[in-house]
Amino acid sequence: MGATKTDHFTDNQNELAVLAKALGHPARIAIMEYLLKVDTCICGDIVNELPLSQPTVSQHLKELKSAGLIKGSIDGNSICYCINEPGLEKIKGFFEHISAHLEKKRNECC
Amino acid sequence: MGATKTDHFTDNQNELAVLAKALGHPARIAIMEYLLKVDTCICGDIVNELPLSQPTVSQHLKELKSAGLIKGSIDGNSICYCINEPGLEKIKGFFEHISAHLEKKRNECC
DNA sequence: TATATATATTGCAATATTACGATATTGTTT
DNA sequence: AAACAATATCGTAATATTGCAATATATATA
Repeated sequence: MGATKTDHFTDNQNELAVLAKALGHPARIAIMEYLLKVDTCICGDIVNELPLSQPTVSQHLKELKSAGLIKGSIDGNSICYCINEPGLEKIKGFFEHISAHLEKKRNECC
Repeated sequence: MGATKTDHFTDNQNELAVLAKALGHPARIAIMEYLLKVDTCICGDIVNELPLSQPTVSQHLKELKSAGLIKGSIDGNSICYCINEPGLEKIKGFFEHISAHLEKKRNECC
């Protein structure tokens, strides 16, 4: 036990869970907000923006990347990170889907 | 180590992370989808919909509830669960915020 | 009141996550 | 080539999560 039983759920459910989980840490929310705040893709610099060590930040970036929420491309000595739109749109779509449904059946229960 | 350093992040970042983390498991995505699929709040029945034991489902429901994504009210012998709109709107807002920003600066980088 | 039904809590084992020091890697600059 | 800079990986300790059997709690019904 201790391992998530991904086999028992649909691919879509697992994908959404992976995306949500990737954002389930304040440092990773902070990274997304920072990538949004700066006007262009940001090269370097991310470590200095967070109250965590360089290896820890590197690990968080790796998780965001493997979840498909950001992308990074090598630029000489440093790496440029950007928000990856498809990943973001997918999870945003999930919430909009729920929200639209709730709209329709408002006041029908509770 | 091993504990998230919540102190170093803003309240907003921590709140968003809590919401996202609550959805970071396929069983909890499945619960949300099921609550949405049925036409009214659902009383009982959730355990039978999931490939997990009753204690495990109860625990997942508790996590969704404490994160503010669902609410439950006692109805005699069973409990009626519903999606909690404020929690949902908060995290949905985060994604819409990002999406709106990306729209503006499309093609400016990457 | 006794029994059944629905949900929650406890306790515990297996696994995952978080964090960071030390070190490796890769590209840049002198 | 040597020294420097930025980022990644390894190893490991502390903590959290997942899952379930066993048990508890609370309401319903016979």
